[in-house]
Amino acid sequence: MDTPDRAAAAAAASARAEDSPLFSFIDSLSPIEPLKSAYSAGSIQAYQSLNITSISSIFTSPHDNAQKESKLSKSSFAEFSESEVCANENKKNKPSKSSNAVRLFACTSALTQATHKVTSSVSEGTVAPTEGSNDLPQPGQFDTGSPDHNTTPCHGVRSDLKQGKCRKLQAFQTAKTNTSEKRKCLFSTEVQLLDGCQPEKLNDEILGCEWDDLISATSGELIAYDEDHKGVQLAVSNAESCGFLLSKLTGDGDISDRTHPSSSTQTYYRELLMEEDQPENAQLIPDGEKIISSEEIQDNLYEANGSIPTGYKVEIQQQRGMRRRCLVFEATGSSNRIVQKESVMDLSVSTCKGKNPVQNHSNPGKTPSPRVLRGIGLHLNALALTPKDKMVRQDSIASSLVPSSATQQELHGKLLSAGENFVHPGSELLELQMDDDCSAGVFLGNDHNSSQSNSPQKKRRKADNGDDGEACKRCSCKKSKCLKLYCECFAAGVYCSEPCSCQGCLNKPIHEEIVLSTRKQIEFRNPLAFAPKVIRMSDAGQDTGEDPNNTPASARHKRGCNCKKSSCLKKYCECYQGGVGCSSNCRCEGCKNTFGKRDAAVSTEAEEMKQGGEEAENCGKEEENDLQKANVQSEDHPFLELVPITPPFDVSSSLLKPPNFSSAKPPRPTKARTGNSSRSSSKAPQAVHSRKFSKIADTGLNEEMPDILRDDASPGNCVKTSSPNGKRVSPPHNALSVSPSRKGGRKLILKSIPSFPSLIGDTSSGSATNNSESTFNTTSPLALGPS
DNA sequence: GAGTTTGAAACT
DNA sequence: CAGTTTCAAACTC
Repeated sequence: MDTPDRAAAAAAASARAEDSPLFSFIDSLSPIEPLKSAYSAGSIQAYQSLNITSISSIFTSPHDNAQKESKLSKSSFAEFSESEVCANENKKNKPSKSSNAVRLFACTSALTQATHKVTSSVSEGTVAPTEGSNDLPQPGQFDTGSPDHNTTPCHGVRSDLKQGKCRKLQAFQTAKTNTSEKRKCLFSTEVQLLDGCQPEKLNDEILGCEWDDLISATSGELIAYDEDHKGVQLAVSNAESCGFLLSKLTGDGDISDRTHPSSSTQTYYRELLMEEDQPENAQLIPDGEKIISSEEIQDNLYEANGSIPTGYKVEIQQQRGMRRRCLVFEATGSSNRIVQKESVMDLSVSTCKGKNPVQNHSNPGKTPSPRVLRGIGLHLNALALTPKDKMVRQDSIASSLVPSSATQQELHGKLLSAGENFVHPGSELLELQMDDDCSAGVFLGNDHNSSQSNSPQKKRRKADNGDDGEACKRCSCKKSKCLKLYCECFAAGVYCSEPCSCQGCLNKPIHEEIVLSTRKQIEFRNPLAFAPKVIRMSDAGQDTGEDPNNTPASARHKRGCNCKKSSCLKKYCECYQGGVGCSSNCRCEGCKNTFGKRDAAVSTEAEEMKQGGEEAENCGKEEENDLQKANVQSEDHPFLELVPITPPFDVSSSLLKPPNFSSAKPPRPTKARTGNSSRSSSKAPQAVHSRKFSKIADTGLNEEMPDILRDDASPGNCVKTSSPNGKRVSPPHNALSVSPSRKGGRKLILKSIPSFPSLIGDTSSGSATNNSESTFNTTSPLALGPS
């Protein structure tokens, strides 16, 4: 009897309790919302399950999560966004913990703030993210999760797109619900910021521009950055979840997104905006709100919306703009901001295009660069290897990363957790990412990778050849998980990236801790494990062996090779590979090393060893390696003198100068054998440069160079070299990289790079507690170095 | 592209 | 520390 009454009462009570207000609100909303909420909830769950990172991040910030879930489940994102956005604008600062949605909005707020600030410095962008938007970092992590850096970019894009979709959905729902107020709130922020002038335009333009930027950024810097930071995971997961939902709702395909994200996408979008946008705009907005059209175009690309009413589209676009802004902001604050300004001014898509190029330049074809950057993160060596462009990017990135240590730590924690999660095979996302990462992003990579070569071997060979590859070789590890010296990437202190064909790769930003810990172990076992095997000054002819004169051979193999059958005439021989002559350290049999036979080397080495030892002591352990190398070089000197070094001076000098490398050790000690063994040893790297220069000088090109070199060689160098980063590595690389001939040097240099030192230093100084930091630092230093 | 060779790295 | 195994690059076909 009572039961029915109770049941009814309970039902009523529950209904009331749940949300008299909320419930009514929901009712007011179109039926779709329930779906939406359902999706959101479902998506969240699924997404959590799927995306480890996101989960981790969520967990990291329980508050946020709780908020998110509650908010999401309860109300549409619109509400949430409203409150958040408004609050953000007012407060501007929000805890990094904010939920995904919060983050997204926070991003928008940050963007708006950025617009106010006008300054486009990347640092700001980075800072903002730390406060309110961790979005950037997260995606990166995710991406990192994906073995292939390439994939990461894709992920980033996806996330963005997805987020955009999500927002669209939200907007769409909101529109249906007629929650104009909410919209206003969301947009109001933008409008206020922008001047309230045709927010749509702004959004559109911004979006368009940002989109381009995003794309570029995603392909390049952003993604890398994100990965490095590791914060983004949540955002990504959210984005994906949203995207998933959206895809279901709209039935659109992510494919478009994926396809376009590639470098070409920017242009593609631009074109689309130019052409397609207008017509759509005309429909949507009679006035020349072409900007909107651009968004639509994007929408079309992403979603192929036809389902969404124009009105809705407009709103959606705005929201997208929000996201995009975030992304853009993150990616490149300056460009974005500029774009915004322009857009505010009056901008047409064209303007956006014009500006985008800047970012585009960085990104465009260089999906690989991001990878490099990531790799760099780990080691200075990577930086050294990386081209100048990369260097710069890194710097910017680094700066961005630097901003909030706290956030980094958090990120770290997230990463760690994420990494663990990642390992878990549970989520599809993970698998995909993993695949991408390890296997060269077959999946995502298609777009990004397509441009680049796909076959790892080819890549590797290319790298070997020296063209691009110098910077990084690509491994194809199968069993080592890229956590052993077998892995060239790992040995070089670089994260595995697209070109790698490795399997089960753990040498990724996501697994940064693992990588670092493994490294430490290896270093503990063998302090010189990551030290440059060979100090290479000039690679010139090594492989080619074309010009004996060019043989760089300045450096010698530290450990020495143990060749028996190769007679030190093949790449099997590290000495030969490094383009250096065999030294007394070598235990090779039948040495025929064209760069210098062991017998000859032995005597000199002994001397140099002594000298080197002294210098090493002076300069530091790290330098020891260099010293040895220097010693080796001394032996080589004859060659050097004989052979003019081709590498252009300017280039080398410029390379050397780069901030990161400033102190970098010059890989090759120029020291003349005669001379100052001690000096040479300390400065080996510089010596190398000096050598080349000296050679050049000898040739008559520069007289000054020698002096400079000498100066470099001077103790001052030692001090510099002592610098944790072991810049020495980078400089040489630069020089080397510049010179086409030098192939072998690359790897060697990388290895030699003291990046490890930094790590070691970190570890030593930072102990376990700082592991995350240390890792970060290590990474950051590379990037940070410039800062 | 698959298989072999080679020597370093890792392991015992 | 030496010997053995494992591994991935280098090389060959």
